[in-house]
Amino acid sequence: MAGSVTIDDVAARAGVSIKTVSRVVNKEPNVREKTREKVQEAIRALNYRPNQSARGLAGRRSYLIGLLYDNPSPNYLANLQAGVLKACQEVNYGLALSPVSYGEADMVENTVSWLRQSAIDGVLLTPPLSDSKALVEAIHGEKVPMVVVSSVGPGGVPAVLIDEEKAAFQMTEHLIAEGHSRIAFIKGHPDHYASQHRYEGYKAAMEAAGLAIKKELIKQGMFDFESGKIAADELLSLPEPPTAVFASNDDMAAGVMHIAHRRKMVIPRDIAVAGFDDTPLSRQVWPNLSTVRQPIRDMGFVSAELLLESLNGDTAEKDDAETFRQLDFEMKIRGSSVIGVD
Amino acid sequence: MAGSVTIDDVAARAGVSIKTVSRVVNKEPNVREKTREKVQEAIRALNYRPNQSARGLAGRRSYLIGLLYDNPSPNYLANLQAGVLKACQEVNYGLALSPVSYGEADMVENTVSWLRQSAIDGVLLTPPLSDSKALVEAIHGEKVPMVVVSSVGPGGVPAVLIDEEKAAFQMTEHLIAEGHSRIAFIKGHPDHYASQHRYEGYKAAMEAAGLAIKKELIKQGMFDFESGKIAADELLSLPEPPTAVFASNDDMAAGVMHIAHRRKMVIPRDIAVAGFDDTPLSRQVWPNLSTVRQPIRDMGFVSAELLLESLNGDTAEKDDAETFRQLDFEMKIRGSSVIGVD
DNA sequence: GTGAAAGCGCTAACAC
DNA sequence: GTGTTAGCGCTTTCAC
Repeated sequence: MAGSVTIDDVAARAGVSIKTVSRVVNKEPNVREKTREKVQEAIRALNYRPNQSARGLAGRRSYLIGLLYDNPSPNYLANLQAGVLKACQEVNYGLALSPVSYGEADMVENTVSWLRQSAIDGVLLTPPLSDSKALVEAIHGEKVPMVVVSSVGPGGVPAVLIDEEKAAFQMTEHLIAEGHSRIAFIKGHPDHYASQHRYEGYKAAMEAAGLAIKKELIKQGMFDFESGKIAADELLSLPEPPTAVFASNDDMAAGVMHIAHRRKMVIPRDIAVAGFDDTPLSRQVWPNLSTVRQPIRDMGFVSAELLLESLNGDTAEKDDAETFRQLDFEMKIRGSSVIGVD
Repeated sequence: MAGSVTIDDVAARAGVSIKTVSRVVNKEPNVREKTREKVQEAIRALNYRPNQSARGLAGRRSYLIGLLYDNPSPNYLANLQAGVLKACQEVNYGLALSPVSYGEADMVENTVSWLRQSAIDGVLLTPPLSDSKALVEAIHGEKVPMVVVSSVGPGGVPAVLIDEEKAAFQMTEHLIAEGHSRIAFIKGHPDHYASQHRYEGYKAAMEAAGLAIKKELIKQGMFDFESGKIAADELLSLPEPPTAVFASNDDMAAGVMHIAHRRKMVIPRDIAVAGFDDTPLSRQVWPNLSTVRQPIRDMGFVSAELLLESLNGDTAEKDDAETFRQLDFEMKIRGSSVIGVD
């Protein structure tokens, strides 16, 4: 450990008690301005840094927030994490990662015990964990503040998300505008909030255009590449196959393109494809994939900020925390749905 | 944090002193096997987890290791991190993430101050940070133990890697065996250890087969998709273009495939392509990409294990820690280099 | 092979 | 406004 300047050294040099130093460090009230300056000068001179372990132990908090996730796409995790880290750095908090096995029998129990013992001050929940009522309620029961990302937790838990339905609506509209009417839809992992809402957006746009929603054109996927392939195989084997496929994320859309290529179909001439998320993959397949950009990194930043604020603000204001924070999405129209575009 | 199970609870239930519990938790010697089991049973029953703050305070360390990285591919980061986390969990260590801006003026200074402040017990360095002599030496100066991943740090710093050269040699051999002789090579980010060694492997295989290494067939890339596209464009515009391209990672190889598709070339008939890393992308492009599998997750696990061991072992044995740990790679031959394979 | 006692550096509660 | 006094839950030291 470092050359260990302690709070006592600072107090001695400033000629005050350690409690006063503590007050200054924690920006508490009831310190005369002049005293505060003296202490700050001593802190600077000694290059004092409070020991986090000691703070945590005495203060019964860890200065740590937790990020709970289950097997997300590497891209989602890396971006979200980058945003969260940035917010943490600003207020000297640490980030503790916790991979959770969604659906495992003792998921709730394990998570709660991890929360307790790591003394996490608050948690960020990502899908599909945020859609588990049991888990969210258990965390609530522990009185651990939380914020959910990309979904709405049950009951006024603050959430950070985009308007999934509107985004899916617009993408469907785009495909319709390109002249398609037999538009297939591949749903995402059934437990994700986003899956349901993207599907709603698709349905709404189809109805708005007076197009029928054909049951055989709706497939269940799992948000992964493989499930996109399987769905595409089924769709393209139909007696009357679709002319466009809207997959509810990029991985599945890439699976569709893979199958189309294998069948020697030309995209978008023989089949148009659209995805969701704007992952790097969407610019690495050929042709480039039309998709919806979700600002994952910003969502990480904002959700951590929200959580961190609630940790310092009075717990009293928790009730008006029916805080949905909706960030903007962006349509990315590319060559997989429009001829002649890259 | 309220109803926390403490070491006293465990000691009481197991009928031993807290010191004995501490010994078991920390895997120290001098505990009879039977006692150890009793304690472990109590730990399990109570679902006890040591309080990190208290451990840190009493033990004058943070029980935290740091992972330093600079803008890696999401896939690399997610996998490495998963492995590291697993190793940490086994010994109850925490993981602190630290994104570092490689090449920034005050990179070294910032990193050192972060190390001091967070009281990190040891660090894992990833490329290209591990190739910065200044950074490695500064960390050394702080007496913070470290392990480097996917490269060899200067001077006997323990490293975990694969035999990059041999892997590249074998892939080149494969392309030669497929009948190619005009084989282009796209080098990776010049500061990465892997780049140099993959290139060496390519050269060695070409020479071994009695093939000339044509300067115009060697391109500098940066390990990203875009640089692969640029290199491919140049290569395919050559009066006498290559019949095969070996890109030193999958992202660049995908860039090559993208350009080939755009030029209406058929892979592998008109041009064979090979990559390196076996990222998910390699199975999402069409045709599937021939590549080398690197066990990133295992590398994360092993390197963390190595670091963690060195934190507990006597610091005396540091000198014989000229520990290269070389893991196995695996050839993945797919449709991008062999006709008729998927 | 095991245990008792003494802190680690800080914050919280309450005095003054 | 400021100081005093107890711990927080663990590791360390040293005794047995």
